[in-house]
Amino acid sequence: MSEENPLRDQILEISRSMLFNEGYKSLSMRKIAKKAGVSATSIYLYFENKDHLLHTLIEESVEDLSRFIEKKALPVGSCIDRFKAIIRAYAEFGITYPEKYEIIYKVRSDSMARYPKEKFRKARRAYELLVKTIEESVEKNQMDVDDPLVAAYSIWAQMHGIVSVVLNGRLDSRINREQFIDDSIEHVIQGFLIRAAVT
Amino acid sequence: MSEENPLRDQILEISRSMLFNEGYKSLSMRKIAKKAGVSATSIYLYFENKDHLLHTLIEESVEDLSRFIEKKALPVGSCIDRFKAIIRAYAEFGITYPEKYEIIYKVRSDSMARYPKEKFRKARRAYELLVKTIEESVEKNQMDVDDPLVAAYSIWAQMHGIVSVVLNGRLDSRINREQFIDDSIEHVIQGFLIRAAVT
DNA sequence: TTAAATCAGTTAACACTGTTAACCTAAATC
DNA sequence: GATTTAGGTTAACAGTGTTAACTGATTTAA
Repeated sequence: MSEENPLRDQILEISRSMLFNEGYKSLSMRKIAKKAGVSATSIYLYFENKDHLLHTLIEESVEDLSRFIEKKALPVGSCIDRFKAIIRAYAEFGITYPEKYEIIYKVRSDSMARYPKEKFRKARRAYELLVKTIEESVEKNQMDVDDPLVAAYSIWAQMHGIVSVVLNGRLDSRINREQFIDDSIEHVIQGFLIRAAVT
Repeated sequence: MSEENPLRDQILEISRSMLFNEGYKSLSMRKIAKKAGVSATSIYLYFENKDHLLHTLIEESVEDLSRFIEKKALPVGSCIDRFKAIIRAYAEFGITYPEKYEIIYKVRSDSMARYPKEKFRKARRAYELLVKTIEESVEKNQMDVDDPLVAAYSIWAQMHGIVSVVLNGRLDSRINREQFIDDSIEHVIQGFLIRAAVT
């Protein structure tokens, strides 16, 4: 991951912390440079432009998220339990490492529009784990899903919605945070399990 | 809504279209002004600053979304059908009016962090309709929900996740868009309906 | 050993950004 | 007819991303 350069790493770390603490709009190359004790243009020795710097931050966070999910879910034997573990791990990562999670979605880089999928190349591993888990569950008649690919994307989207509402502090003040997360996870899971219709 | 000023309205419209067509980052007061055939500082006669201009755009879009949902769901008699209508209307609005929907979530204004909930004051109507519908369904034993308030928020979050994945073009190329939306809506709904456990 | 090349940074400058202060001018009001 | 107000203007400030040209040290090559 690290290209073996201390200044480059320092720039990334400073950017991460400034993004989280001061927000996206006030992040400037000059401020980063000043904090690193270096001239603004030095950043361009390691990153083509501001966009690429942000993009690097995003990729690192996505990689972290993937690793986190794999660590939590890969060892789980039962496919339904693994399914639940993936979903819970996703939420747990977002809540536990908001400064990393928020970078993935909050940072708006110009290059994003140009190669939007490239961004999630590294999320592929976790995504494919979810697809495979769903396929396995469907085979065992434990899940009610037409297309595992679609289902996996849908779950990912739903979970992102849930986590981001929490992180953005948009939760109704009457609503308890933990209860919201747990309930939501439960409902997302329930939406995919096999069911016997009540008539 | 409109404060009866043609230039003010024109500024809003130009901003909206520039936001959608050229993106958030390239939106500048000077460009807006140039397109309106007026000096940059004239914008400040109608909006305190760039943030307030963006904020106004957001509020208008949120109001539109609320009206859209009410129009589609209010006339529906059966509470379960109304529940489904609200969810479907949300998605339909996002897909049909992406330039309005995206403003709600994509525009990052500095004031957002300061009064994050204020932003959704006007969404309250649609939100409370959802809460009431869920409460009614729970009373009639047609829905499996602990806390309707929490459930409503959860649904809102999940739907946002789904719509934004579609609008951002982050959908896997192998996945059909309409199928994704329909399947996702169905799974979200299923997650809240009453179920008989399969053991 | 010395000359050339590369590395790691610098300064100065350009074209842009949001925003403020001061000014102007035509219309409305007293 | 004088004065206020509405609806703009221009000039300027401080900050932005980025480029080009430069510097000085270190490494490499002859």
